[in-house]
Amino acid sequence: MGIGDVAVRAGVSVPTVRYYEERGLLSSVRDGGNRRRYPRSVLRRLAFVAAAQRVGLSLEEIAASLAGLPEGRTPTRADWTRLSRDWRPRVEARIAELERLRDDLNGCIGCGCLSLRRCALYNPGDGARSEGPGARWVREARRPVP
Amino acid sequence: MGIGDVAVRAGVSVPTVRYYEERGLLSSVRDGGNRRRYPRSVLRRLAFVAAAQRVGLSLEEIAASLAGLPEGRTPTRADWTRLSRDWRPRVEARIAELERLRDDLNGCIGCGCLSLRRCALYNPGDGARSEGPGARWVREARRPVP
DNA sequence: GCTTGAGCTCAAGGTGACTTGAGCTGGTGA
DNA sequence: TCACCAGCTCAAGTCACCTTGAGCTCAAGC
Repeated sequence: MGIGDVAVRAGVSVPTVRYYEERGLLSSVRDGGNRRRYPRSVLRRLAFVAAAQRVGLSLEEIAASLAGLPEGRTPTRADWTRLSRDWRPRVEARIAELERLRDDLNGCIGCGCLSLRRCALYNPGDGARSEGPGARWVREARRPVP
Repeated sequence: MGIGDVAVRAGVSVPTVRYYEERGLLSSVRDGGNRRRYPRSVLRRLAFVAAAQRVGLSLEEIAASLAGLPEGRTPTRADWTRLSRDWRPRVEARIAELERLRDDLNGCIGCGCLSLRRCALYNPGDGARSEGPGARWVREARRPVP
């Protein structure tokens, strides 16, 4: 497929596809006129990238994850199955984290957050506050992942 | 409290506290030596900011959310209760989204993603792919409010 | 009274994830 | 043949979210 087709079908811009390739998330071969040609499997890679971003992974981590896929040949069912399986714990972890947050909020509704020391929101159980500055939830997704 | 205390206790850097104030997430009064002084309730605001970031909100949205809190007085139980309540649907939505993704991944493990057309990961049900380029999961978290 | 260190302001720098623009090329239909 | 459009490269710009640095002030401890 040409880069234009890929972009349209994956719902991203053409420069984004090039950018992803530059970042090592995708690879292509060139045709006679030096244009990029992608295998159809690039669409699944892009779907995976989009999904991974939704969970909060950085492109670098996504690239690392995708590096598990075969270089030369088109990924097989087994390749994707493995990737999906490796990946599920991260999603589960994110869900668990958010459920904790939701429960904390429920707790806040009950307690009105009058007690600084006891409030779950104020004193989250995950120790995020001690991990230094920054967009913590993203960072966390990235470490153990984001 | 002084800015240094606030930073340490909230687990962010001093410049970050100033930055947040500049962005309207926090407010302070100055003492004789022009130094910022914060009420204790700033800690809860910062906890809220951290939590909101974990759900994917931008600082601007968080500021908007926090704008619901009283200007002059220390927020009461009722103020925080209202905020928590307004906020829960967003967390729930994020959870639902991730659960959908998790189920899609489970589907992929089963199907091995052999069918491009039927694969849930490849053809997510939420229409995110048509929303244009970008960090979609974040954008989504920001749009409808989730 | 002098140093030390927390704070202040303002400007610039950095990162991640892209987008935009300029200038060039190559294949295709009229 | 010619126009045109898709692509190409490389450089720069953008946006959010901070961090770093320079140069200055103030107040508290020795």
